[in-house]
Amino acid sequence: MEFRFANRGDRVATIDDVAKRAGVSKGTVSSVFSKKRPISRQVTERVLEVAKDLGYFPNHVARSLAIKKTMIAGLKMPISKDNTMSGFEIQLINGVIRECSKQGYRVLLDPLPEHDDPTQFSIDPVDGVIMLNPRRQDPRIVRYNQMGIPLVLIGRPDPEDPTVSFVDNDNTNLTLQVGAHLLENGHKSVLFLNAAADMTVASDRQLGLMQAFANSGQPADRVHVMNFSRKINSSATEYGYTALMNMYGQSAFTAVIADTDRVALGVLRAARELGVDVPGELSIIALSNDAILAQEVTPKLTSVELSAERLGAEAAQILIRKMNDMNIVQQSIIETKLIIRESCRRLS
Amino acid sequence: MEFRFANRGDRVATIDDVAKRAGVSKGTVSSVFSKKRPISRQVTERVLEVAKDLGYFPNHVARSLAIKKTMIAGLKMPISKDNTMSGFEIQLINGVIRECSKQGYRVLLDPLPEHDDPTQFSIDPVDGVIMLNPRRQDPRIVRYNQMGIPLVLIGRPDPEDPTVSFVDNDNTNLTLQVGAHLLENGHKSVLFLNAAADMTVASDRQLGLMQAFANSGQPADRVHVMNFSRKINSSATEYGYTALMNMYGQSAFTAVIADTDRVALGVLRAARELGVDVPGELSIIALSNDAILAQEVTPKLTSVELSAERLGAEAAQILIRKMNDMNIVQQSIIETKLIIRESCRRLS
DNA sequence: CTGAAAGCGCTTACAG
DNA sequence: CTGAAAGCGCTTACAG
Repeated sequence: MEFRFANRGDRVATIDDVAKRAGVSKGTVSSVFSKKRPISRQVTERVLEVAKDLGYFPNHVARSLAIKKTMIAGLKMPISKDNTMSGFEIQLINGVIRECSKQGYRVLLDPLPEHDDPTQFSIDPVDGVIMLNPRRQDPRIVRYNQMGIPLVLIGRPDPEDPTVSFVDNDNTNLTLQVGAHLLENGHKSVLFLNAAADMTVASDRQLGLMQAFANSGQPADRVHVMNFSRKINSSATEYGYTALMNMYGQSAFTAVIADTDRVALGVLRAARELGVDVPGELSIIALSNDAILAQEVTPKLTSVELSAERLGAEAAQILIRKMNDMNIVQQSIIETKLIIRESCRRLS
Repeated sequence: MEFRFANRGDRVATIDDVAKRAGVSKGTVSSVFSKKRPISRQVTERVLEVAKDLGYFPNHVARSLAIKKTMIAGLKMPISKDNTMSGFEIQLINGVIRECSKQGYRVLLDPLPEHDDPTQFSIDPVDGVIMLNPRRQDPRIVRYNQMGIPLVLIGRPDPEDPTVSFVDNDNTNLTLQVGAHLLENGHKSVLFLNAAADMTVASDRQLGLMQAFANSGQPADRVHVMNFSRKINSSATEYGYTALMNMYGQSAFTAVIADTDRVALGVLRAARELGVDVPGELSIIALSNDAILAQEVTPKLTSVELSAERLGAEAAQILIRKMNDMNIVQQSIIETKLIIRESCRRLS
């Protein structure tokens, strides 16, 4: 009688209900679903039929507790209030999801802010986690270690630590090359619209660019660096727009390096309004996160491909390996590539 | 002795370890962390200290099993092989995440394909689910019902069902208005680059557009409809590009309705290559999913704002309500708005 | 304010 | 091929 209501939502059927109704043990029902041990044809059919009748589906949580595995990978990613996931983040997530689902893992997004109260420390039901934008001396790294949860960073740990796994671009080398390219093309002064100052990528990239100028004997003050600010700038495009509006004519740069394609879009708009021809009078190079976008604007953007998707996929692969063997440590650098299109031209 | 190794990853500390070491019961430790019943200051401190020593963190899975709640909302979203999450999907996810995390819920992405084998039906450890792009007669709807899991659709159920909750744009009305706008501006023939044919939005939108033409007494063959095809088209932009390349000159349309901004980008590029002036010779209206992008291209796109983020947020709100009271049913329509910019002009 | 014990819904040696 | 029972790590009436 009780069963009659099981699929009306009053009470969800459990393995016990199925076992009793089918006249077998719970272990047998379990085996029918998990296929971990062979069950006779007849019993299998009876169990499946009863299960269907009762609307029974195995409880994932109970199963996870028993086998001590959730088959879920956590993606720790702060969500900005201003709603904008960057193209970079999106591609990255895409890479993570693709790789995880290939291996049967689901992905849990946890954007919840970190809490200091230890009794509030958010523990996710995951077998491992991928963490974006680790902070300096990030306390979470040791915490995950204590919890026995495999961890892979996207972005390098600061300070360096040979025991933590991560994937990253070679950000210093990236801007070193961009800088070299600009210098080779006669640009001796550049405006760098960099990422937010508290990100490790921002300092790495600034370093590389300065290096390039130093290498070619240029004075350091030829590089004008600005940083995105969540407080001041309402969006990436607005950042690019405002920056060029304020700086053009103030400093004598002939090229702009934009942190993302969207920043570059803002720069382009400002240039249009100022009547500045790109790339005739001003060159632009974007540190790209959106390959399609870069090719569809006019002029097409010369940009650096960061391969966000590969970063995500690689992080997921390492994590999956690590979930099978906690002792694995792997640190990967994903190549970047400068793609010449139309927005950057030799200074004549 | 055993404890000495607890934070070395050999074995993770449990509530039992803490209870024994602190000389209290498990119930007490539980209460210290959950704060569900008052525990004396001294005991609380001792427990917390021992917990810290042992590197103890409550096990989320065990807790979920006991309280029969995971505080996780599932987002059922097929991931396309070609890696492209559309701007629409991204904003939608953003809305879902924002609203869920406000209420302390995490979000589980489940892009795993549906399996027919009942023993393989993927059950997620979630308290409720938001499902994108429900199919016709979607069997999952009754399945979630059987499992006693609250469900909210994004997109309308087909056939209509007053017992299922969903949020959607009014897609028919949307294209009705776009059509009316074009007709008012003298466009008597239009190329509609619609979404994939198997999506309910595609049929709804086609309906609305035909309606608009019918209302103004135009023959139906003035509307040329194409559908995106995952097999043929490699990307949204490529779809727009190829479509215009193939159709321009073949049929006598003076306006294009593009399914997304990215499709519109492709159309713009094709127009450029064909030497067709937009909006001088050809008007374009995008069913927008990326407000920023629409404003940054040249000419700025006249587009329909779909408010993907609001769709996501609204779905999440309904789901959260529903998780507290299974009996709640709510069906919401999110307004769309035609935003006039530069890419569509009156035919002279 | 605290403890002992049953219960959440599974899995898995062990035994046959 | 199948069953009985212990165990996964929590929570929560119930009793004091």
